Amino acid sequence: MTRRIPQARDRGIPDATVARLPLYLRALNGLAERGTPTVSSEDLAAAAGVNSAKLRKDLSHLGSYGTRGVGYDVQYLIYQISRELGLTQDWAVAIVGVGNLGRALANYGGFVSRGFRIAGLFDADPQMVGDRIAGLTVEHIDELESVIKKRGVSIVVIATPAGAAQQVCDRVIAAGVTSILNFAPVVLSVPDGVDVRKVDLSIELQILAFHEQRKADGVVM
Amino acid sequence: MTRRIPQARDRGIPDATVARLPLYLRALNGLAERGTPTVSSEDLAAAAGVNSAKLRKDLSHLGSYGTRGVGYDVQYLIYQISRELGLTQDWAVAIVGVGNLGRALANYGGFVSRGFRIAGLFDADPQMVGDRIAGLTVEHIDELESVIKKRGVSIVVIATPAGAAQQVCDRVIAAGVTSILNFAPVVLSVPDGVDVRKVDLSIELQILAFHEQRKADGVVM
DNA sequence: GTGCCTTTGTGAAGGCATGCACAAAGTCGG
DNA sequence: CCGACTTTGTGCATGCCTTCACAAAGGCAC
Repeated sequence: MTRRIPQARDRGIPDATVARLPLYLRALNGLAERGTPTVSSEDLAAAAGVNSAKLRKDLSHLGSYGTRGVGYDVQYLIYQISRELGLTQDWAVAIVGVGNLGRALANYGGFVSRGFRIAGLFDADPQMVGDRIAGLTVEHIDELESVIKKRGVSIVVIATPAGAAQQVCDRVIAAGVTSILNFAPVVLSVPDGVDVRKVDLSIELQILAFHEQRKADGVVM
Repeated sequence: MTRRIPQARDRGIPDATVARLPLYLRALNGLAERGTPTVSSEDLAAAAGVNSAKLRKDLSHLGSYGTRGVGYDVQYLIYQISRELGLTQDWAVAIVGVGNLGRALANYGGFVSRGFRIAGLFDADPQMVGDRIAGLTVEHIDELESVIKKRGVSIVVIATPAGAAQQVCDRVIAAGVTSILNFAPVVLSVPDGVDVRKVDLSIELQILAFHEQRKADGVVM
């Protein structure tokens, strides 16, 4: 039943490379829209905002898909990167917590754009349940486990208040989910084998403030 | 303009460390709320989800604020990290683009919580102008430069559609802003001396999809 | 004051990522 | 068919980050 035998190179893709592949993919899609047939590593790197040697090394982890003297075929590279990232299949995503952020995420076009389909919206507040957002009806958190299993949800976005995040996390893991995108400002503790990615708006601002302060200190006086 | 030369004043705090300081700060605030007077590197590291040696090395970049045999004074360490991050002063933040995401950001409590004050909301759509969000009135994008200067805005959050982001970026930089938090799915090009941090929701999902796919492939069937 | 116990701060080693520089490989005009 | 040119793929050196392991430092009991 194995659809694809994992090659040695599959296991070896560095995290830093994986994190950049979506960037390349976006740049490639821009080129494809303009009808560009091929692109050099130099040009693609510029479009993605990285060093061209880094881009070539990143792509070399996927295979040897370039043509020396010419560059990379845009459509073919889009396909290869999409396949590597798993975007050729359909991913069912559930969003837990439909406050301001959850609603914004549900309406965010970038989610649906490639392979990601929002399969459920949940909230603990009975006032929210039944609301229609982005074409879906908000369901009560009690339905979480049954909906995850019924609709084959494999990725869960947590957009709840901090206090509820760990509990939601535990429940979705118990229901079989192993990929979580966490917007709540807490460190989630999860067992091995579960991937958590965190987006923390206030941390980003604090990092900016540090550099801003340093600029001010260095210039003045 | 040399940004990476360690000096006596600039203690050369590594970027990786800076990125974790807000994490420690959050963990410390949790401890402070529970009245904990001191904490060991072991416990604080566990609360922040990092290795304890890493935490000690991170904190050692700020100075020698621990007491051997005891640990760190929670309140004192909160103060020192806050000061280092520049959170003891008030930062005026403007949000450009009040679509779903911009509105959610404006209402997000985490922004205001520490030193960050939303000083302006902007949109290009005349329909939006005049709306009141989170206690502020949405202003037209034409006012951008004058408001930035008048209210001393030093950090700008870009939450516009992709197509408008670079133009907004250029304008705020021309108005003197050197710190930008970008939510638009584009690579912003900026001159030296300007810091851009990027939050990209769809990229995070794609990274999760990659790992999720690999987990599925790896299972022996 | 003394000795034991805890915990910090850091030297050193190992691993990973980055970017340079170039040989190999392929295209294209004639 | 050939030679000049372009661009990839990668060996290598460098530097940053992480982690281990431990000596030094301080508190505490008596």
